[in-house]
Amino acid sequence: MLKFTIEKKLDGTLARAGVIETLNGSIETPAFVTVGTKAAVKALTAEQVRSLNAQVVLANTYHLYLQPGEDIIEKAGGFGPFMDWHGPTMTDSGGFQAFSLGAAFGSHVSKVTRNNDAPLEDVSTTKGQLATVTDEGVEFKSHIDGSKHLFTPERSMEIQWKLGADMIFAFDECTSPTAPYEYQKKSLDRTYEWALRSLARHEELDTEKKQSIFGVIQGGRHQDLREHAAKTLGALDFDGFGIGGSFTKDDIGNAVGWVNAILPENKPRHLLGIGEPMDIFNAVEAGCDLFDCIAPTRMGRHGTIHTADGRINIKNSAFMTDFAPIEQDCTCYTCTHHTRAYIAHLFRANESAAGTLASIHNLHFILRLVEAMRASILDGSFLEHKQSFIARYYK
RNA sequence: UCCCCUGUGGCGCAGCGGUAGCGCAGUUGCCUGUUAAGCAAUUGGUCGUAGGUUCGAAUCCUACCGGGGGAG
Repeated sequence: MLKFTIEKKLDGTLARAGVIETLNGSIETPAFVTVGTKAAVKALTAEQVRSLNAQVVLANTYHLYLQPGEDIIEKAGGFGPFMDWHGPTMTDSGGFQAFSLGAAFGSHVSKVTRNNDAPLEDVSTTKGQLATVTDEGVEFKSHIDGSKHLFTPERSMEIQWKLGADMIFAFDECTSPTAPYEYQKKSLDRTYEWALRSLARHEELDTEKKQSIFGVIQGGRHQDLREHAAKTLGALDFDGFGIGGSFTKDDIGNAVGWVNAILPENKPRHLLGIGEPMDIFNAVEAGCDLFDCIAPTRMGRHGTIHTADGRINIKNSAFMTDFAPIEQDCTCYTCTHHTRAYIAHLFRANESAAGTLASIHNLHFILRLVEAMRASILDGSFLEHKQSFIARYYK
């Protein structure tokens, strides 16, 4: 059950502001989705996530299936109540793990490539990866104990049904940016078949239509594949769409634009796993409504912190004697209570509060940034806002 | 007083005849649907001091200095 209302469209772009209504509350879009992979936002309590005015939390099917198992989550009433999060929720399908535990495992390949000249050879056949993909599904070796598990589209739907999120994703294959065109094409057909199977199984499970299901658009960085996926999946009875897979850093906006120009306008579009300021601006401009990303929390735990003047590494020696807040005018808990020197000390002393305080600030930064994008769509100043933010952040 | 062990970059250690490495710390960078409080790169020493043996010594010998232990 999901209702999506567009409040305002920005002339000359695909950007729009709207509201998604779920059984657990509404989401004002564009919105950043906070990631709580294992029914926990790393380093934070649910109360802290609430304090940040996060609107929606996303957990992962693969992780919760392995631990503690979907039956326990179901008994808890879903992963939201289990972790004391009572707002809107989403689960990812486990499809990303086909990539992260497959082709990308043990390598330095990430879903966003730096430039167009990146090597295109398939590097997926090396180094003991934990996932292999077939037409049937994805076979995983648990990263926890090495045991074998098969995920099919049907299985993913069954698990996600028990995890109980408001919005779920069809099972897809996230391809590597290093995969050749031919592989991307073949994979895209498979992801389409999996979308049909996901839809069919979900329909059987969710007879009262409590849960919304999003289809996932793949196609790598190839315009023809992206457009083909948008046409074919866009014609199916999904409640919304995820845009997944690999991109070129310079071209996320374009790739997303190809897709969003085709997808039905009245359904929400979620850009999967993207969370850097520039990327979000480009994606919003190109018509995306939702974004989830681990970047704010992971980078925070690793000492990289967002400021309006760009990223800083709080572990740098210069901050040891800097008794100003991370950002003078920031209203987050971290900035209103602590100095750069203190946070730098916590990192050096290996105190877990370091990751907590840094995560709070980074999440606050990104959540407020996307809120500001929404406000600027509503008042028509989006492009100017984007321009001035980027000029300062990336100077 | 005698005997034994020991002295290598900030700390903890390896090397035991052919011109020094490792871990941690330090410094810096990376991180985009979390295998990630992670990963990568990198700055520091001439091997307690002074002699000697040797073509060549951190590595062998002697003395001294510092640390630890034992016997009286």
